[in-house]
Amino acid sequence: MPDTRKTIVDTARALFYERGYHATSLAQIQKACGVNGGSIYHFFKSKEALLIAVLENYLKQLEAEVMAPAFATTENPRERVFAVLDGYRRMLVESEFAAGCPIGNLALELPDAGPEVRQLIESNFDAWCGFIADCFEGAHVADGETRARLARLALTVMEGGILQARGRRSIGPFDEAVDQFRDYVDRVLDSVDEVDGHAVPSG
Amino acid sequence: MPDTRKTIVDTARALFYERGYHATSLAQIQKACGVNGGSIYHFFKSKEALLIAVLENYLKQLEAEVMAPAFATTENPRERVFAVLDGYRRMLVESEFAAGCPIGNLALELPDAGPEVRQLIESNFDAWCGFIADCFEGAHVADGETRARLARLALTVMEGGILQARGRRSIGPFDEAVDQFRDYVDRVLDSVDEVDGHAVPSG
DNA sequence: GTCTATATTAAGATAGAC
DNA sequence: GTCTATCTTAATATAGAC
Repeated sequence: MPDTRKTIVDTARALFYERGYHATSLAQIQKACGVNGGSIYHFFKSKEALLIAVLENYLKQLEAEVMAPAFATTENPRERVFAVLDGYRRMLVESEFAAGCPIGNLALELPDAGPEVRQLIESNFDAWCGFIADCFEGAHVADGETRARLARLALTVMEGGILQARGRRSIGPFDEAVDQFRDYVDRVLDSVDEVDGHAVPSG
Repeated sequence: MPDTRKTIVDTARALFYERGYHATSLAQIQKACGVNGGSIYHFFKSKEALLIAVLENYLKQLEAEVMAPAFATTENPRERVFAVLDGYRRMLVESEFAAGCPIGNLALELPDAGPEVRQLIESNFDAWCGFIADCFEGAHVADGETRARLARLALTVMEGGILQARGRRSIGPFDEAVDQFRDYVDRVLDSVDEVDGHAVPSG
């Protein structure tokens, strides 16, 4: 039994990812699916409804598709963070800088999206940061706020690195950004007070 | 003498900035300009040609519009970097997160743009980083590579912070990212070997 | 549930009068 | 150099046969 709905969501996901939301037409999605008619409207009432399904799919698949493969490469919690970042690096390189972070792309491309879309973008960011923060917990960062801040910085650096890499069509800026993040993590965690586990910096 | 060409470029610049390139039609630009006909084609042979003019305008105006106002707020070279970042913060807040970094938006939205567009995006990034690197020179960072790396990190953090702020419709992530960058700059510059001016970290 | 056909709207782009 | 009018294409979306 071919699950057409799933095929449509997967195809739309891939095309939105590589070309952007506005630049992808429903006709292109249909063609890539093999379905020839206005069949998308049997499952989704609008292009935005399809986008919402795609964002729900990202959220649901985040652990299995992004985190689990990265975590499988190392047991070291701190290194798991960098393994996740390396996954995005690989996608950048393999796609020749077409594919960066799907959620980041949409966050910038759809500044006036509806509330459902915005909420799902935020939920995807939150979930991503949650997994990364858990890695820092495994790395014995006792303070929850410090873990959360480092996780959000990981996202900041990743998105900024991807943006520059895509703008320059070079992986250099991404690698440099990750190196700088690693340097910062080392400095912060080295300055953690071992007694109560609180980081020294205030900011 | 009304300079229609300039009006068109300025208007297109503003609309591309707030709505994105694909989401802005030439009809909208014409309407916002007050010019009613297909007059844009008298000056530009295509929408992409207009985009190129906009990117050239950004490059030309970078110093006057972005750097000079920020630099006017303080003589302290290190603080000038943060004054520049604060300028983007203001635009984010005043536009209610519609307007982030115009170049960053285009870098993500136009992954398969023509060579002229890509080159101009890169030139804008380079020019921006050049001004910021010069600030670090004024802050007595003797090593040119360290200055360049910090400048690119400033861009990374700014773009990543803007992206999250827009995704979440909150200035919090941007402020946090700037705080973390300040913390990193403090740590790096404090660890600089005062004798030869080389930073300690390898990365 | 999938197809063909089409409605509707809007996009980028052009022609030609003035 | 600016206008009206229009061409062409392609977008989202719908209707209705099968």
